[in-house]
Amino acid sequence: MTQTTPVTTEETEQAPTRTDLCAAGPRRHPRPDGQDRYTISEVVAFTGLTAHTLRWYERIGLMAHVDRSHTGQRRYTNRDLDWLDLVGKLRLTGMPVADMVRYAELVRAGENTYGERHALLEATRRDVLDRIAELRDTLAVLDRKISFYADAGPQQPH
Amino acid sequence: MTQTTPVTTEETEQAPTRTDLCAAGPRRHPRPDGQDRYTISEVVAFTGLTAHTLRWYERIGLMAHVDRSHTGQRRYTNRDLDWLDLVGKLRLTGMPVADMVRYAELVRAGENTYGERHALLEATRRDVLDRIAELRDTLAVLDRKISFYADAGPQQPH
DNA sequence: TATGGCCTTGGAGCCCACTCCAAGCAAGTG
DNA sequence: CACTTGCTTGGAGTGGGCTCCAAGGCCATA
Repeated sequence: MTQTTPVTTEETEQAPTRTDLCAAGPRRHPRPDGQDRYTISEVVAFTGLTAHTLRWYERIGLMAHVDRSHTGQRRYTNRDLDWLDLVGKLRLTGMPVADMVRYAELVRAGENTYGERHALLEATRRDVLDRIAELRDTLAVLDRKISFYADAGPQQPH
Repeated sequence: MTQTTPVTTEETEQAPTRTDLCAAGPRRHPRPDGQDRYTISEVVAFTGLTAHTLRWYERIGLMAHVDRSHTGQRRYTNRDLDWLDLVGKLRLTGMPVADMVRYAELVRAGENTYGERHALLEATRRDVLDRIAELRDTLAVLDRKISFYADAGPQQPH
């Protein structure tokens, strides 16, 4: 427990109070900007990912290099948390990790990749719509079978 | 192509015209009951699965043993096609193959497993509902980001 | 001073769902 | 007859996404 709140005891250089308008949603950060230097175990607690996975994400380039403390330990920021949030959502869509890495590279590459990023998100959006339609279809089949089992079990072949 | 239509030239014993009321849906079979002895490559064409996968499904017990011709080749029935249809749907839900095998075993075990099958389908139904909700959530995030990229690209941090 | 907790790294290992391979058989065609 | 096509089998290989391991550093409390 010695390192769970090392935040204000270290080099905390009060970042330029960047208003992060990416979210625009109801999600709030555990700590305000400026105090956002989370240890890996804190991020584990917030995201539900394992420390292994977090380190692996960084290794494969799915996250930009995470800042380190003077002893070399990772210190995640609110921005990193936002990114992990997005990654979690994309993962739910079934997007392969390689594609997410591609998107991460585009983000790191800077402004001239807006078009490509937009296209990638549009494509993903279409995939999500398709998957929702598939699942609805499946739901219909499931409902049909369930009511067969409830009403007339013995006639059901499968 | 020599073996693509071996159906009526073989032992076709005109099955007892079982009305398959599992489907109750709009899906029609390629051939009527009684002429339903499809080769593996026909099933590949109908289902989009590979022959490898079809044989693998049988090996692991995800399909009951498929009937064979006198030379040992597989001959699938309309009922097998129905089952593969269901498996395809369940696969879309993300259900692990092991769970599908479990369901297949219950089906083979007979009438006294109705309760368990019903429960399994209900649980799957809940999973599907959850996944749809997750995807809707993701869709909202995606839409937000997409409109950011369209309207105010340069302010988008990710 | 030593014990324990949390962290670091590169690389190996694991599980799942296929996917492919080698060797071989049966049937039809030139 | 040789050759091709379509199928058979058990077992090995592949790719994705983690998951774990060994060896070691830092630091606080007993």
